[in-house]
Amino acid sequence: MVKITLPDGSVRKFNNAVSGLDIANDISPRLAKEVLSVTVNDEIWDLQRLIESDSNVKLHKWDDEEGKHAFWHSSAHLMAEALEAMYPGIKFGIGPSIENGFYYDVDLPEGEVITDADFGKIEAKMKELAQQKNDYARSEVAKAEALDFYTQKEDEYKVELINELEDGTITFYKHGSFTDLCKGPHLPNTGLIKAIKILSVAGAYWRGDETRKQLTRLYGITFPKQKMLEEYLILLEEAKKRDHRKIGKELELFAFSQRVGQGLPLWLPKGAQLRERLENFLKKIQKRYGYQQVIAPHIGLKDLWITSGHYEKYGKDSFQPINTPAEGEEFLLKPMNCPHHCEIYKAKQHSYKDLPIRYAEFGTVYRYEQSGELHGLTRVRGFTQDDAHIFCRPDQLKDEFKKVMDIIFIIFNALDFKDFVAQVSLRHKTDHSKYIGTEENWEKAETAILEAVKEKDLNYIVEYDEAAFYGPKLDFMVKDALGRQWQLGTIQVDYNLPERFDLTYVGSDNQKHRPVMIHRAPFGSMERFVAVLIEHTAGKFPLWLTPEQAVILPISEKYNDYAKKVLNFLNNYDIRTLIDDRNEKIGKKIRDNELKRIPYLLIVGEKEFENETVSVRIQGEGDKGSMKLDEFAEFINKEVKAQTENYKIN
RNA sequence: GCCGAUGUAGCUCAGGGGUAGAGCGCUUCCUUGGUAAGGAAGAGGUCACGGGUUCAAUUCCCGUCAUUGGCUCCA
Repeated sequence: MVKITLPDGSVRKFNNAVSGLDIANDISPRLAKEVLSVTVNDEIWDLQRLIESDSNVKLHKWDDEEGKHAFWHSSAHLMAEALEAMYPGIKFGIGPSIENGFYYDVDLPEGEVITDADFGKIEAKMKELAQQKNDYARSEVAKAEALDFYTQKEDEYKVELINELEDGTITFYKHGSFTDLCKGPHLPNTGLIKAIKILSVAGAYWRGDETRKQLTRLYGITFPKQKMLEEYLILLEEAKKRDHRKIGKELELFAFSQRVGQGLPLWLPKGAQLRERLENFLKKIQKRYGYQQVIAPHIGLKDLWITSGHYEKYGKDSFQPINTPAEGEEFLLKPMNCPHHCEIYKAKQHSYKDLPIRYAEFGTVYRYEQSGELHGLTRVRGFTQDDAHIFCRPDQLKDEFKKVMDIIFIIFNALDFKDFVAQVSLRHKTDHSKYIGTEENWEKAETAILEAVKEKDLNYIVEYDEAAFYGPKLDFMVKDALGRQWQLGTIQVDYNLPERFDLTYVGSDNQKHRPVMIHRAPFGSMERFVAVLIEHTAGKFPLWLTPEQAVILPISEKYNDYAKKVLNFLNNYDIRTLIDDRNEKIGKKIRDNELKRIPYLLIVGEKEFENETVSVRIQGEGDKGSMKLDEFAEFINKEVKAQTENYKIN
């Protein structure tokens, strides 16, 4: 007798051992058709594996992560089978399921290359094999046996993996002619895989280690229905339309030039306006929060970064020193603003009563990112951080940290960024060799961050080995159109730079004390933030950010006075206007290219002039009708200012 | 940096061993009072750059640069 307890608490009793599939069949035949994998006592199993003792069981369909996982993982095996048939002698690394689909890392036989031209053939082979409806058969094997199998196949990758496994825990899965080392779970048979698409091919280092052999990684995705694949591909196409590189070009926000150099963005007039509006928004908030603007040069003596410790860590991978006519004099383009701000702090003596001191600067920095890493505006070599450094007493740290979090929330709220991940980045759990500073200070810094996020009731994840080399941090990550995650806002606690720069303040005991430093950038960088903002809004920015929101169209000279009145009115609302003044010909239609993209349009014409109204139209939403100016004011307040109203800065 | 792909007019792209094409945009003129207007004419390209093969290269081959999908990295 086997007692199966389902998630809703209901219990089903069976006389003999049952499989997940049996249970599904027992519930309903339709469920049995849709079920893909099963969780048995917190372990995910194959559907056909027999459950011998009383268990808690949850069945997974396509809609569950666990169901998709089994589906895609099985698809990876199917792809491997196809590849083995097409490229005899191929060796296999690992082939997991991922968020959208799966991949397999393979070592192709000498001289073989897979390019996108081969995808069709691979898909066809996979389909052919899928249609054979081969069962995925699980078998437990002894370690020696497993090693023997792969030694014979001369697959050193699997041998390496098996060597790290414990005897008695090793399982093989076989379907058709293909056998793979795998802990499962898998689908009952390959026939469930109906729609197949190979997405891309890439190089990937074995075990993510740059010093080891680069394997060929083949990405693919599969579905139980052809229609689902079609929908997914349409979704991908839609996402590409929101790509900031495409929209940035179309809206004339930014550009790159080969002559200027890789990864060095040029902000076009409209992009500069957008950025300026974001900067002003933050400046207002910072002013309210007691920040002071400072300005520092773009270069500094090499010694500055030797002092900070950055030179030792990044020197050889940075833009190389700038020489001067003076013998031995070397400057570096600044890769960060902190050392300059430390020197600003040192420019005068500070009392404990003065702290915290908050220096803010939109500081442009230059980092020689690897060429293969550059990506639109999200990863560049010259970018502007909305940087600030807070120098405070140890007892002020947590409070200051929380205030910075508030600023980030104001921004995210104002821009409707709801879908972010807050990540606390700490040191590696055991290996602290790459971090500078004392154990005690790290301890204090990490504790302060963890306490702050708890007190703020923030939903966060903790990642180890992700801290900056000088301190732990709290990062805010947001996804782009294609689901890639980017770090935007960051808050970092630092006990090290104050030591290295010998920063002090005079305490109430008339002794010198060491301040604590917080590095923070709510946007992260203007470049990356604008990129993500574009993808979130698909280029339809909130009106208060839009470079040109309104157009007044005076139809002829004699109507201009009313147009002027409207213009003055708009100025009060800080709405930028673009005026179509080509009114020399009556009835000339607007054919300015600009108009296509202006999200917000006001029209003042004969009818409006006589009625003292404006016609309002919102791109994509259509006519809002004619309204009086006071109605319009109400409209603006509702539609335009709503987003910022709660965060009004005085 | 590594593995793959791509580079043709301002933009989106087609073409292809015999020195180039479309749509949109741009310029001029005509027509048109209303949200991506219609007509006519015109300008605009060392086919990314350098080398090789060839009678002949924008096309084939190699290299460089840039872009791009990943990997690694990310102060």
